[in-house]
Amino acid sequence: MEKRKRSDQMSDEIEERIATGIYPPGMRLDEVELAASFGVSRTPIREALIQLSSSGLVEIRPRRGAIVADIGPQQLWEMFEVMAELEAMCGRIAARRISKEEQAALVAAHEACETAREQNDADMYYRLNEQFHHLIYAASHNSFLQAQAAALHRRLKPYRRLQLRVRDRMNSSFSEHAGILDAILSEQGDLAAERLREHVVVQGQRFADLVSSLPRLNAASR
Amino acid sequence: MEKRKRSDQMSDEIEERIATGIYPPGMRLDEVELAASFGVSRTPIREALIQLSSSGLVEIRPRRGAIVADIGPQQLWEMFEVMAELEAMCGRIAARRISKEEQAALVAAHEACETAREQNDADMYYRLNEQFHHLIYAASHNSFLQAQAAALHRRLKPYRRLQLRVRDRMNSSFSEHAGILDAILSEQGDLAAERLREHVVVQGQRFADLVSSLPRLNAASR
DNA sequence: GATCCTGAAATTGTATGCAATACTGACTTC
DNA sequence: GAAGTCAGTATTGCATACAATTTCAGGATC
Repeated sequence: MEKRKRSDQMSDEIEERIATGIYPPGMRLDEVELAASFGVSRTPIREALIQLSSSGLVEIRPRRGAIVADIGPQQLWEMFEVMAELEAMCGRIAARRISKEEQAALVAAHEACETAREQNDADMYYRLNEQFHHLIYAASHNSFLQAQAAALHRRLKPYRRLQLRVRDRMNSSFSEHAGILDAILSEQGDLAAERLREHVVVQGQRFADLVSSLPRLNAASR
Repeated sequence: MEKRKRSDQMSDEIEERIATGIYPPGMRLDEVELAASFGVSRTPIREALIQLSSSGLVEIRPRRGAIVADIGPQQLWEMFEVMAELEAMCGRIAARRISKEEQAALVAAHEACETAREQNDADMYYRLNEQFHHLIYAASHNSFLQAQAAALHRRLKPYRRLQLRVRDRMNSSFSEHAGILDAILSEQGDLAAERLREHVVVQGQRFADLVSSLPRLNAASR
């Protein structure tokens, strides 16, 4: 029945809490406290923290405990720069390799986004936007690239959350999606890449600006 | 004095043994055996395996133990496709941002490669080649990109090892390096990107071919 | 001979105990 | 009053013990 191990469940749960801001960047993650709250021993918690540390969501400072990764605007921008390139790559390849079924799915996802936009439902748009992008990753037919893009996407989630409802972002995002979709469907790989890169860079710029205007939790964590 | 934890040392050591082929792809990694051979308990070994699993070098199948990742030619090619893009990105940005000091270091590394080539020292060339590429990563001045490129480079190490001495590879590699260096120094980012991409893709093609001609250890590991 | 039990042995996953290091805060010294 | 010192406490890192699951050998059945 249940095949996964507890440490993996703990990892997912902690990641979820980081992504949703329950555990905000800079927060200390106490092993005993977490263990108690999840009703398990420290071992699976430790293993989960190690996993999250490898994926970058958590920072483990030897003998000094773990904290939720708190990255500055500089590194955030660097990560978006890479994200933009990965997505551009996905788009360029996807334009060549996408199947009819995947085209249909992508169009459907885009139209679903339109619905969310019309209803001005930011949460829904957020989820559907995610789906749209993941479909492009998958359409690259490079499972490793897909995994890398998805991993970095997840890594950036705690920060995306911050500007879910920036004014008018949905509209501009949606029209950018239209351009991207068009380029992919017409097999213009380089154009799709360029538009995706721009789409992500714009987001990244916004996020980095936002974060730099925010106070950091653990300013003196060295 | 010693600030690192044992599990990190174990991780490094096991990674090294994987990279050098002491633990070949597909090999089973028994926790008690490893613990005994390193003179530690299972705990740090398990933590090390989890880390290596996150970076992809090791595959942990729940309740069924860990094995050295054994990827097929298909995924190997996918990984090189991504590696090519990451390196291209490094090169494109590096051409814009490289400092005078970094230019000098890169030229020096290239010249060192030339020496190794003249002496036909494949091992030395291998190391210096690595250094050359890492200098380009660093010159991108995007520490996250640098880390990602380095991580994937490491991930591919066990396979690079396989064709260290392919006939005449040193010469063609070296002349490709010359073209890359030239493009970077003359600030032609797109050209540098294109040449780096090609440089890596050629390698990837060779590796994938080589691996596909090799017998796999754990062909029936499902 | 192949397939299906079945139970012991082996191996992983989790909990707990102990040792080593880092943190805290009162006290001392200047 | 600020900085340094030195116990005492808290927390992490590692070892060990136990539980849960898988693996595998040896028969039984067809």
